[in-house]
Amino acid sequence: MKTLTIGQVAKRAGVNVETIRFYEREGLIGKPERSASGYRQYGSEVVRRIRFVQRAKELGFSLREVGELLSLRVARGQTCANVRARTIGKIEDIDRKISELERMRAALEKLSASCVGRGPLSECPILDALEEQGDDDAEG
Amino acid sequence: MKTLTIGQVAKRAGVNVETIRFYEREGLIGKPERSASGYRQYGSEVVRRIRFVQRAKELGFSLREVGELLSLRVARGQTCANVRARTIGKIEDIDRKISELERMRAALEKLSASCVGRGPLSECPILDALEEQGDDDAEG
DNA sequence: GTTGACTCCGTACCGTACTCCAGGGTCCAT
DNA sequence: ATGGACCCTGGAGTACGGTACGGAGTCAAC
Repeated sequence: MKTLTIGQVAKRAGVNVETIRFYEREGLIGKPERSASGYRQYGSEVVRRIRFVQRAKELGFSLREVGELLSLRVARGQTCANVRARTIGKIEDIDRKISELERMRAALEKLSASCVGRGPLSECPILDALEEQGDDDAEG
Repeated sequence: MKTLTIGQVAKRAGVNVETIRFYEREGLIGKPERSASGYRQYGSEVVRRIRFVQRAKELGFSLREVGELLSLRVARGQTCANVRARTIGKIEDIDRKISELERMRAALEKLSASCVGRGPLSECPILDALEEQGDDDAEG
């Protein structure tokens, strides 16, 4: 099967060549086979993997967390139950993120609706909607 | 009305005092009134504002973007239409994030369901679900 | 067989977002 | 009036996630 050079992978994944080497050092992608002359030889899955890393990053996961997500996969000496438990934990993290984004979205929606597109500002009253995320403070 | 010291704000918002000063320098929170001796005097709104910054960060917004979100508020010399347009842009950003999180969630859900909690791994087949996020590559 | 685009490695540097420190002043309870 | 917990400023240091660079080897085409 045909392999890709690091430059081809970089182009397809939309990242810098250096980023790929960096991810390799960080263990986010595996060490690829090497050609006789030492060139890295990638299969095309790595492109998806790198894109996944990029997307997850934009969703507020650190590279460490991305690594954890990616490790919810084959791993010798890991029980399925274990993987399942960790997976469920991650689902909960994701649900939290989703619901915060939905609150933010609702606040912006309200802002945009109330402020129907004309007149100078300061009459747009929903400005604090963004901060109205309904948590109360812990008294010190 | 009663004001808060920087330390009290930090405690309530769950951040470091230095972080508050940093956010002030970066323009994410306004410069507060000062006491005769130069102490910062905060109203309690700033606590929510700081918490908002923290939440938004965890959702993958940079401080710059958080600043943009927070500036979808009163601003002299800004039309409502302008604010509205920017708000709609932000809503689209949020929608993208939500749908990516939902895809991720679905993949994990599938993983956790297929792998019903027993046996060693490698029989869990959904491992690549995480990477199956259905985009195709741009040929170079 | 030379050119130019690519690859290798290691190390140094960068921007972001804090975090800590020194050296000093303030507040207030005792 | 003194101690300890707070506050001030300015600047240095840290962790993370890359990015750039130098010096060398490789590959394909001409």
